[in-house]
Amino acid sequence: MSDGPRLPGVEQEREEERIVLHVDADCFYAACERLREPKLEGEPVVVGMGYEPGETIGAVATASYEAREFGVESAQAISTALERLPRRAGLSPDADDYDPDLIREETGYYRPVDMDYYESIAEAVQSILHDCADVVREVSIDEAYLDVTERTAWEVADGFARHVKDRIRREVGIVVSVGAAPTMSAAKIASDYDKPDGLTVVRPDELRAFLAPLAVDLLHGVGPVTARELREMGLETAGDVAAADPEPLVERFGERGRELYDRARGDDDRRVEPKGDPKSFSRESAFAEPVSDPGPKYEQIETLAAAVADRAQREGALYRTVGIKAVTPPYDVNTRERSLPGPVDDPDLVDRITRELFAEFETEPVRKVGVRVANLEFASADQASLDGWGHAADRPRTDESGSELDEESINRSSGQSSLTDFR
DNA sequence: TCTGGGGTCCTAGGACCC
DNA sequence: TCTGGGGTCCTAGGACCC
Repeated sequence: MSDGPRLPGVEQEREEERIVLHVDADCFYAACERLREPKLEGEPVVVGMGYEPGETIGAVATASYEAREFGVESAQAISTALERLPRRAGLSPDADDYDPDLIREETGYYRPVDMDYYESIAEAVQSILHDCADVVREVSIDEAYLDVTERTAWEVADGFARHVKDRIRREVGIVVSVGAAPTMSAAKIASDYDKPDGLTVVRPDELRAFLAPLAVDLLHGVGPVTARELREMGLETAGDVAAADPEPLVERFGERGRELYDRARGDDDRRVEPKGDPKSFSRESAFAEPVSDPGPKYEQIETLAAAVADRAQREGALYRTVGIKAVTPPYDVNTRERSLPGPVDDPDLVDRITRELFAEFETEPVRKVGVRVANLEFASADQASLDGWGHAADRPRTDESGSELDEESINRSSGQSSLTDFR
């Protein structure tokens, strides 16, 4: 690789070129539903979160391409989706929602999210990915980066990517889009480039030219807010950003500005690394409409607190911070959190702290509540338990860690005295 | 776009310490 | 006592991603 002059501090890290694949399943949830219900093939399919069959609440998690034709989009309210694409009427004339007047071609299938099932499909895909690469980073249930530098070469990278795609389709029945590039950020953009069923290879010498014409909001980390501000600065494309003076970007966006500039120029020295331990666990749930009555809100908080504590316990995690979220109309997100002097695994404590934190919103109208634990520590004598080999029994018990916490220090940290009563 | 759920990372101010 | 500078932790909020 390049043997040019090196900055003193940079040492050998002028890394040799990597070959990174980004693999992204197309409409993953909808594809899973088709897997177990083949009649959905070729039909508009909408998978809804917080959605129950027959209801109109919840939001679109995934819409198949056929459904998108009708204007159904991800994150849309189910009620809106239903206006644009009515539910396929009952299959039999005696079904509740049977409507002979609905034209089949203008209706779609609605299904609730079934995470357990999708996980099982994702595992099958992931095992193929691990088979095809030395390092795999799973970003989400349907997306992963692969470092395949040792498995292929640029001259044959498209064949290699094709092989990965074909295996997943043949062995699992899922269609993925693949991008290959010398950096993670470019591979990500490449996989998106010609979805669905895409395959885009960006060789090192093509990188800058590939990025240049892309709209700024295609860059990872640029959402609606940043895109607007960039346009206000006269920067429409990645090429504009790459050619710009980085100083104003850094001034305006801080560290992110520098990153933005680098990514737009194809500079990204992040290596593909396996995902580490999670940083937080949370659960939240929305009410059908804003609730003022304290009863249902506390009830919901209690349920969520128990679920979060249980999750932490199952995953062998201790937490040192407990927090709540209350979304008040029109859509104000309020968060409150409290840190403890030391890590605990104590569902009762989570319950009490969340109630205390929520008291502030007791009588306010609230449309959504959430519970979160953070500052996680994993009982990790064997950090080799990356793959879920951790033994729940080895986890420090509440009693042990709890006994180290004298009440005074808890009260000090919480700024409250009422906690004493609970311990 | 009037709004679901589970995450990550960054920023900024204040407390506190030396 | 009107007052330095640096570091770390905590909390709240915001942008973003899937």
